[in-house]
Amino acid sequence: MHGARPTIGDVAHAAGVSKGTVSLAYSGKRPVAEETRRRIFAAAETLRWTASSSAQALATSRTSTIGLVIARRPEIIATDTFFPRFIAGCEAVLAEAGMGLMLNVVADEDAETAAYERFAAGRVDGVILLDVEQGDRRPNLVRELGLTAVMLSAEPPHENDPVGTPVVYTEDAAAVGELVELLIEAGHSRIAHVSGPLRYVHAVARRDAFAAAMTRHGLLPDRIVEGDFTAASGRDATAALLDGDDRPTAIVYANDVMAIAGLSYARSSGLRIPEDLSVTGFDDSELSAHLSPGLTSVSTGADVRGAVAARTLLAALGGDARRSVLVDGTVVVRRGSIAPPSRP
Amino acid sequence: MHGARPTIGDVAHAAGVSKGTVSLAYSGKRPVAEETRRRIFAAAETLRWTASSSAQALATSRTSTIGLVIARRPEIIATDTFFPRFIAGCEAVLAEAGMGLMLNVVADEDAETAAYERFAAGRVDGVILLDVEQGDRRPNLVRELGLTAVMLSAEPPHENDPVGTPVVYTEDAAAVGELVELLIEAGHSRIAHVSGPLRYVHAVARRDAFAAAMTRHGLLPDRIVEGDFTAASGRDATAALLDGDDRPTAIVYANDVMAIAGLSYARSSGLRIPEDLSVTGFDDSELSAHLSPGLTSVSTGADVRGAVAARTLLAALGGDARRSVLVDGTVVVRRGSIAPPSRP
DNA sequence: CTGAAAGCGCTTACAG
DNA sequence: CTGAAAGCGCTTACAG
Repeated sequence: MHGARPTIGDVAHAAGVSKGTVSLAYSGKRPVAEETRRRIFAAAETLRWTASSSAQALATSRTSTIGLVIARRPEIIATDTFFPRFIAGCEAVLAEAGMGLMLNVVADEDAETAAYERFAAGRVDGVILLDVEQGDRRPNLVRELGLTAVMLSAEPPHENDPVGTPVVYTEDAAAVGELVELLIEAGHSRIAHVSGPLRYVHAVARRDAFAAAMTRHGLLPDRIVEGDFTAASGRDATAALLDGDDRPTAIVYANDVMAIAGLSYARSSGLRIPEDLSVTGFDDSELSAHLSPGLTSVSTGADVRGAVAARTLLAALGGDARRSVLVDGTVVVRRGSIAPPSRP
Repeated sequence: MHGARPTIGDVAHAAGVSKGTVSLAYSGKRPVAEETRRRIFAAAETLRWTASSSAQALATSRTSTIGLVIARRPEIIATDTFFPRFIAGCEAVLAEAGMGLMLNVVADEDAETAAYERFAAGRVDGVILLDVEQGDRRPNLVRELGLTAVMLSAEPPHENDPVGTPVVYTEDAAAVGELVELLIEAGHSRIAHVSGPLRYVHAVARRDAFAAAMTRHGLLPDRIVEGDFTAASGRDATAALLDGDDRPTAIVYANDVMAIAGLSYARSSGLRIPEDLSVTGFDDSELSAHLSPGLTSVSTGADVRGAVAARTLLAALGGDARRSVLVDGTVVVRRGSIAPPSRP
């Protein structure tokens, strides 16, 4: 039954045409008589033929696949709901375009470099760069390797960003500002922030937005602690924040998991949520929506970002490279985790 | 700078040998004089040559990549921490073997079929089948397509399972039994179960194990409600369970997310955890470990399963197909979410 | 609108 | 131990 897959030659033979014509009938790169194309399609169907990707790749030097390397520790990948949603979003547009997605999760920088090198050895046409850092080395790395790339960001591109790599970005700053706004309106002034790892541009963007919003209202942004997106760090940061006697009445977390762990810790140490402590998350995970009370969070449209990133990369591969594209899906989702402070 | 990647011909020329010898020096399929191989490697290094995957794939009819299609709704993929950990585990062994991982997330059965067909068109050598269902159609589908496969399960293979597809399995039953045991020892008798979608073999395995353990202790397993692994279903199932007046004093959930949502709901309706309601999860997510109190759960070693599944598939591709392999990493992790019932 | 042929960059019998 | 050549299954100028 399996074994000997049919080749384009078999189809050509069965349809009584040349291999070139079969190819053309499928690619549509040049007209084929209607009657001929029907015969070809019929033959292909009965033989159950589909073109071999490797042969196509070799002939066209296009692999029809794009690559994604994820360079976070496994606990974090598992904990952060961003990746799977982002990937699902990518897939939706890739599948439609007949493209594949090659994934690589790596533990350190050497493995990361190796991954891009493998990608460049004819495995993928382009890559999406996630978790961009200040002065990130990857745009240059992948350019040298001859890979087309797009990168994700949480803010518009700077002038000194490497040119040539389109940036797909959200504007997280406005949403974080709105969160702080909401808290201040409710009567809070001692508001803390638990950030993500500050080597990431997106974590810095959110922290800076937090600080800016506080300052704008004459408040000192002096309660900031750096987390790493894990539940463990959320709990520890919360413990540290709640330890002093001038403790915050509200905490803005850089993701939902840290917020949930923090909220749970606060509760177990006797605080009521939201009466004694208001909290907000970021990323709007499914769990947050179904907690009681629900967690006020920021929906960043991870799947939409995946879709836009994929579309932008496909466009770049097609020669249509734009400088940057804004994904306009960042919106604050209000739920029950904010209340006026009990002891303002 | 980029453009014209060097070919094996360039290396051969630079090293003063034939292309065949370069190939052999790298594959080691036949001896090459030490001095010759040194020249070849040196030439390859200065030219920065690595073999083109597409050319290799065409010549050997091996793609050196394996495929994974995930057929769950995006919210569930995002919510369940199993997938990312499983994938990370796969990657660790694949990277070492120089293999790639091609991912596909699909929305319905047609898209799933299409995904396997694309895979079979020379994109991957083999696939790992997840979320196996009763009488699953995929083992036959992929066999017809000529793909080597392994499938994951939560119990040993049955006699009437399709032969030829190696099964990589855990024994979830024992762990679920132990959970029920723990609860009974603590004094519970009104114990409920919130299962996963019962079309999955693993969900049925866990539910049956729950029922068996209850029966073993002379208790009626009559409080079972089917969830779908989302937080929403965990909350709803919990609400239904807690609604009656003969409500359970303990709930065994089929995953952590449902447990966390359920626990949150119970708390908000006035119950103390664990005093008024004991709960257990499944899968041991990072969040569960850092909640307060921590959630008693079952660690199933998702990453280890990924690694074993990948290794088993590589072996099968190498012609070494075994019937089944047990992954022996399922262990109950006790945390603070179990206590004696307050009103036994 | 269609065919014959070269070429993509490897691997692998076949000779020596 | 090494070389020359065929072949993997496509695509794409080049002719007609």
